[in-house]
Amino acid sequence: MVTKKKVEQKIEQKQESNKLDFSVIEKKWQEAWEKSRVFEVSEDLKRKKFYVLEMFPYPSGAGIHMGHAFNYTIGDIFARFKRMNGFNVLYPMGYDSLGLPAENAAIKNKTHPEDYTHKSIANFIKQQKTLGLSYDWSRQINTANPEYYKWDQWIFLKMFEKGLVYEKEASVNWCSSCKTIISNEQAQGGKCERCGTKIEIRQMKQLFLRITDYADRLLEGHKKLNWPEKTIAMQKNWIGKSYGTEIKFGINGEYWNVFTTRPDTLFGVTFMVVSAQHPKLDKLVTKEQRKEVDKFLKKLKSVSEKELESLEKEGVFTGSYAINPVTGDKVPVYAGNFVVADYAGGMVMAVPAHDQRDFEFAKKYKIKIKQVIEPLYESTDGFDAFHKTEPKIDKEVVVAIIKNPKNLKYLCLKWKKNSWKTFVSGGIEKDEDVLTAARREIEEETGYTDLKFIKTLPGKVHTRIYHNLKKENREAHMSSIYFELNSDKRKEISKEENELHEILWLTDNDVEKLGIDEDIKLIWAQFKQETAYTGEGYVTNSPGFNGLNNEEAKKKITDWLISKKLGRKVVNYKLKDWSVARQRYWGTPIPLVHCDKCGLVPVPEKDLPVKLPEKVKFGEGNPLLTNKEWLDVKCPKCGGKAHREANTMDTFVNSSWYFLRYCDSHNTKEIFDKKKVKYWMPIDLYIGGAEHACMHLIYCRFYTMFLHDLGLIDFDEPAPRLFHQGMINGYDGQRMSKSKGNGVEPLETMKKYGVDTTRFYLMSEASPDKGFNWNDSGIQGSLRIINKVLTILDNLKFGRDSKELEVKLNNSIKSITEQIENLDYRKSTIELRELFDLIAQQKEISKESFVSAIKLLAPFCPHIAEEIWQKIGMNKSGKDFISLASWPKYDEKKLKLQEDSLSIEEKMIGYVKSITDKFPDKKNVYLYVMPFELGKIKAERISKAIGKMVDIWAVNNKAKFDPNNRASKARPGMPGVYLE
RNA sequence: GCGAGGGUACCGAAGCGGUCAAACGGGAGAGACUCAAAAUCUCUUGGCUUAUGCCUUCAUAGGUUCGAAUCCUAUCUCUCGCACCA
Repeated sequence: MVTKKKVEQKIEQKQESNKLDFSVIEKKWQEAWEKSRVFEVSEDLKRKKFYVLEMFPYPSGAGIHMGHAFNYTIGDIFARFKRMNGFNVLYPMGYDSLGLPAENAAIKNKTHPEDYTHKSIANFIKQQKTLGLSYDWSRQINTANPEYYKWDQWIFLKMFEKGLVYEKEASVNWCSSCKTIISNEQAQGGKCERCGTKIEIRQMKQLFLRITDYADRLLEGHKKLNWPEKTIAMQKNWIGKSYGTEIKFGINGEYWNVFTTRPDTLFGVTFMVVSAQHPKLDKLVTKEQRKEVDKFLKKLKSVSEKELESLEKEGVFTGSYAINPVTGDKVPVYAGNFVVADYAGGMVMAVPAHDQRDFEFAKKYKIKIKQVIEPLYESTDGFDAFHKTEPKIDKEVVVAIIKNPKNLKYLCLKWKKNSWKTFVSGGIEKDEDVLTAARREIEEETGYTDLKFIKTLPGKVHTRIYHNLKKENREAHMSSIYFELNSDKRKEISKEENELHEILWLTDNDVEKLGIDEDIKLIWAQFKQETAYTGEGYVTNSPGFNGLNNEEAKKKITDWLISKKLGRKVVNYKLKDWSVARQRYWGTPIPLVHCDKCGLVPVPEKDLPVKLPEKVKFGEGNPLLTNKEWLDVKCPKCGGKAHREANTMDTFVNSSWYFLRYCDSHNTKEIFDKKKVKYWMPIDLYIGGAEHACMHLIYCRFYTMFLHDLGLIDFDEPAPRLFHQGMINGYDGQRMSKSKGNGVEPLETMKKYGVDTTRFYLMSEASPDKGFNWNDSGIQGSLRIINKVLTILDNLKFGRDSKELEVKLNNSIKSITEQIENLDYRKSTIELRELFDLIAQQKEISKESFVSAIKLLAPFCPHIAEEIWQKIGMNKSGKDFISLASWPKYDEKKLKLQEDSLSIEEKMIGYVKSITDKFPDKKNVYLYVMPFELGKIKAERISKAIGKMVDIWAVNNKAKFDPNNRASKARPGMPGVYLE
C-alpha cells in the first residue's frame, strides 16, 4: 500500500529535482503576455477569424475547481493552436453572475449580493490568470453590470413588441426553499435543480416567453449542427414533437379536447382518464363519487411526498361519462395519477386493447377491453425488407426459431407452399447455442448435411409480438436464420421448392395447422391476455373503417372527425413556453410597469436600464417588494399611478446571448455593432458541459433565432460546433467534494507541479470528452516528461537530424495537427512524449527541427515553450512570442523511412531463402501470397534463386494445395510457406 | 420502457480486417549511476522458451474470411441520459 504520506514525500523529493522553478517562469510569461497584449484582438477583414468559447462560469465564492481547469485548458489549447495557424482568434471570458445562488450565498454570509459577486469574480480572474489562459481580457463581461443587463431588458422589450411575452394564469413549479417559480427545465424529476427540494404545483399569474413559436425551427436547425448526437437527441426529446388528432368528447354537455396519436383506435375507447391535478376536475365529479375522489386525491398527496416516481397506475371513477364521438357509447371518466395535467389538455382517451398503460388500468378496475386492431401476421418489415435489399440470396432454407421464456425452442421450416413443419420442441441442449441447435435439427430432420450458415436477421415482426411481455419474460425472442444448402443438395430440391419464403409469425390458425405443442399455445395465449397489442395491423370492430390498415385508418378517421367538426389535426410539443419571472432580487429587472388603467406597459427604451435598487431587505419573499421608492412609478403611457414589475428575469436569459456581446462588449449605444458581430460570429467552437443540453443550449438558440428575425444578425444558429468535456472525478471515481475528501485543488496542484505539468496531465489522462479519475501518481508521469524536455534543453547540440528523427517529427506534426483539430488531445500528448523521448536520444538535432518540436508543445505547455523559445534565441526582442509563431508544416515525403529499393519479389526471395536454408532436404516450396501480389511474382525467378521447385498460390484460391493451412500465415509482403 | 456509449494485459487507456502478444502512461521487477535514497537512464512485464518459432489471449458463444481485438449474429454485462407525453 502506498500511503498518502509516502506519495507526498515522493513529490517533495521530486520537486527538489525540478530543473526550473516553474512559478517563476509562469509568472514571467503571463506578465509578458499581458504587457504586450498578445491575446487582444480586433476585427481584421483581411484575416480569417476563429471564435473559441467556453461556457462562461457562474462565479461562486469557492473559486475554480478542477472541472473548470479542465474545461478552460481544452479551449485554450484550441485557441492557441488556431492562433499559431494564422487565425484571428477571439477567445474571451466573462461571468454569469446574476442568479439565485449568489443571492442565497450573500444572505448566508450577511453581505450584499453585489459585494459577494464582485469578490467572487475578482478571485476567479486571479485564478484563471494563473492557469495561463490566453483570453482577451479586455472584452470581459459581467452580467450583473447594468451595462450588460440593460440589453437583456432591451431584448425583452423587443420580444414584448413582437408578442413573444405574455402573462397568463398557470400552474407553475414552485420551490418552497428558494421561494420562487422555476422553469420546467430546472424542475426535471419534480425536484428543484438548485436545492433539490420537491416542487409544488401552484396556480399563479406568470410571464412567459413564447419559445414554442420556435419549436419547429429549433428542431429544423439541428440539421445544421455539428453537435454530439446525444445532445441533439436530448433536445429532440425535450421538444417532443408529436403529430396527432385532437378529438372532442362530450362530457356532461360540454366538449373536452383530447389529444391522441392513435385516432385509429378510437372505436376501442372504453374509458377516459383525466389528470388528478386537472384544474377542471371538480366539474366532473358527481355527488355520489365525491367522497371516493377526495379520498383518492388525499392519498395521492401523501404518497407523492414520499415517492413520486414508480407509482402504480391508479385512479378513481368521477361519476361522469363521456360520449365517444364515433360510436356514441357512454364511457366512464376516471381521474388518474398517471396523466400529466398540462400536456395536451390533461385528459386521455384510453384504449386498453392497444395501449399497455391503459390495459393495466383496465385490468385493475375491471373495465371492458375492446380490440379494434388485428395484428399483422404477414411479414411487413424484417423479412421483406431483407429481401428487398438483398435479393441475391434466393436459395436458402429459411428457418424461424422461436425461443420462449422457458428456453424451449421451436423451429419451423416452410419450403413448399403451405407446408410447415415443426422440428424441435425440446430445450436447447446444454452448451449449445441457438444456431448450432438449429443446424443440428435441420440436418436430423431433413437428412441434408453441409448447411452453410448465411445470416441471422432479427425480425421486427417477431420481436414485436414479444416486446410487450413483462420484463421477466424478456428473454423471449424470435429470429429468422438462414441456411444455404450445399450445391448438391440444392439440386435435389425442385425449383418450386426453392422459392422459400414467408415465415414470420404464427397466427392462431397456423398454430392449429401446425399442430404445435401445448407449450407454444400457452405462450401465445399468455401473450394475448397479458399485453396490449400496440403494433400495426388491420382495423376491426370499427364500422365504416374495418379492414383498413391502421395507418390509413388514422387518416380516414381523422378526416371523418374533421368533416363532422369533432376533431382536428394537431401537432403537440412537450416543450412549453418559458416561464421567465423569478421572485428574487439578484436578476435582471423586468422592464414592465403595471398600471391600473393601461395594464401591462413596457418601460420606454430610453429609460433603460431599469437598475436594481441597492436598498432592499432580504428575508421572506421577494426583496424587491421591500423598496417602495423603486416600486412606485408613473405609468409611461398615461402618467397615472403604477408600479414596477417586481419579478426579475430567469438567469438563463443572461446567458442566452452573451456570446454576441463579447464581439463588442463595451458598446454603450447599442447592443452590439452589427458589423463586428458579422465578423466574429458564429462561435466556431463552443465548449461546455453536457448538463446544459436542454436548458442553456436551447435558450441560446432561441435567442439567436429571435435576433436573426429582428434583422440584427445574419445567422440563426449561434454555435455550429459544440463539444462537451468529460467529468473529472476523485481517485475513487466519485465526484470530487470536500466532504468526501477526494477533492483536488487546481491551484495547489499547479503550485506543486507547475501549471504546464497540470495542463499536460489533464490532457493526457483521457480524451477530453470522457473525463477521468484523478490519480496523484499519474501527474508525476507528466512531470517526468516536462523535466525531460528541460533536460534536452540543457544538453542541446544543434547539428544534423537523423533520418529516424526526421520521420518521427514529420509524423508528429501531421498527427498532432489532426488530433488538435479533432480535440483528441490525449493522443497528442502521447505523440509529444514519443517525439521528445526520441529527441532525448539524439546526439544532435537541427535547430529547425527543435523549433518545430517546441512549437508542437506550445499549445499544451505554453510557459515552458516560451521559456525555451527565448533560451534558444527565438525571442530576442522580447516580443516574438512562440504564442504568435507559425505552426510547423510537415513534408509529405518525409513521413516514411525511405524504403530500400528491393522489389516485392526480391524481398520474398530473401525471406523464403532464409527458411529453405534450414531445411535443405525439402525439395518443393509452396508459397501463398495475396491475390494482388500474384502478378508481381514469378515462380521461375524464385525457383532459380533458391534452387528448388516453387509453386505459388493466391491465398484465397480454393483449389490450392495447402495441407498444413500455411496460407493463413501469409501477410502482405510476406508469403505463407509450405515445404515438402 | 426509450435513447446513447462501453467491456482490451496488474490498473488507466489506444487500436477498429493482414505489419497485433497489441501503442502510450501508471504500477511492479531487474540493472547503471550513488556511501545510501530520490531523481535520471537502460531493460523486463501472457506462456513455452530464446526462435525471422510455437501456443493461449482483446466479455462469452457462434459465423463470414486465405486471415478477426477489429466485420456479422446472438448472449451476458457495465455506465450514462430521458421518461406515467396519451
